[in-house]
Amino acid sequence: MSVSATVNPARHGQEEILDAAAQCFMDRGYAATSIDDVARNLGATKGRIYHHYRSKADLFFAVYRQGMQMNFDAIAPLAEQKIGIVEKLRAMTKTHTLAMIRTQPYQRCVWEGVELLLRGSTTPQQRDALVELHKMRTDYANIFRDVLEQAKLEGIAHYQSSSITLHLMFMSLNSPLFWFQPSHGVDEKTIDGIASQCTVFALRGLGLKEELIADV
Amino acid sequence: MSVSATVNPARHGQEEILDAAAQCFMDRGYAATSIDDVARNLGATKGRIYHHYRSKADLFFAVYRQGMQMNFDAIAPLAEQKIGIVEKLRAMTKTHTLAMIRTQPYQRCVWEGVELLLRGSTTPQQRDALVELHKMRTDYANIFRDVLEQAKLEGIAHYQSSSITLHLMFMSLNSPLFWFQPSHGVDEKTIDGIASQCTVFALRGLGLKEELIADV
DNA sequence: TTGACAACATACCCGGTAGTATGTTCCTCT
DNA sequence: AGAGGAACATACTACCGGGTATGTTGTCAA
Repeated sequence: MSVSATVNPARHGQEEILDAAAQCFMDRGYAATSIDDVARNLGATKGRIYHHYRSKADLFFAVYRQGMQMNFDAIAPLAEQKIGIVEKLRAMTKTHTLAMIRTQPYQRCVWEGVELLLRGSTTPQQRDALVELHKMRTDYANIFRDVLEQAKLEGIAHYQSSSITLHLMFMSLNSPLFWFQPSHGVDEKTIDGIASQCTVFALRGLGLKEELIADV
Repeated sequence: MSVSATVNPARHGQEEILDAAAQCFMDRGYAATSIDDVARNLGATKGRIYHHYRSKADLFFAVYRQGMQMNFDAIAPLAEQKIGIVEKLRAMTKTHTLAMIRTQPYQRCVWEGVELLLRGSTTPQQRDALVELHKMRTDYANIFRDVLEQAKLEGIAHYQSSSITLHLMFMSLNSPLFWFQPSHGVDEKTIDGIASQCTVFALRGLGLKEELIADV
């Protein structure tokens, strides 16, 4: 009791920091974001952030991890469901895209995290952390890869390279990350419409027949 | 004569700098790239760069502009051709994707330039330059937009929002920018195969019938 | 009551980087 | 020949930002 009572506010404090950090990292990018920026965004000072995270990189990695966790939480229940492969593919792609829109700042950090790994300019320790996080991302992508290959086996999807197609699919589904700017009065209907168009585009790209796409 | 004889080597020097800068900006991103990095990549020092460009931002903008110029040069002849809308769409998308792969470092700078504009963290003068460059990019995109809308009118393409669809199409065609790493022995056949898969994915996404896509 | 610790804020250090000011070399034109 | 300038290199400054060391306040347990 005393534990959860003390841990919960702490958790709340942490998440508040993560939210602010994700927002700043999205707004200016990792390199161009200073810890003071994040602190200002919080109405606090460096002290608060460095009390919870050992370095700027650590903070960034925490945002990355949180973003991936959100994705797993959204997709896992669908992936386990015993339903037709087409329905599963539609549900997963649409859900993923909605998650991208709803947790945009975190997902932008995931994106930049992947890029940070590709460009190798980090310390060995940071690299280790990034590699582990990247494994999370790969595991997540592989959930989709399995479904894709199953769909190909069943003659529903048509493509050459699994890797390239996976990239293409995610690029389409993730694209709102880069051009969608939530204005003040952004209602659920609009968001659903955007996610729908992205999903339709991706499913078509995968070679699904039009009648299998209709109502996403 | 004396003019071209003196200007040409100068131009050569400039392009060498642009190449190195584009490479560095791609490798580490704009903010994380120092002028010294670019100079080291050139086997030179800051002096050489600041002799030709007034600031880091100026250098970056020059790369951006050069990248867009390459795109226009590749697409313009196709856009003016009097051919069927399907053939035009196929030729333009494929050519664009090939350009992305072949001028990758420059195009990554174009991409980051767009992001730099969206996140507003620049001085007013830099912002003016970015806005002008962004107009170049918009003009370029509008060439495709016209073809897209024509294709929709003719019942060849099917989509809701022009803007969103344009984003989706470019995300697919541009995607090699982010996952393609040219290894030492990268032959033309491989590159063409990659561009082909991206183009097919995009054209399908636009709702083109399968028989109109076959041989891209 | 008090002391111990969490959760911050404040003040400071120091390395890296954009930009500048000043050489140095070579080339060209007269 | 030599004067002038283009094309760099060298040396320096000023500042920003990551990280740390230390102070302050509230809270809870004994």
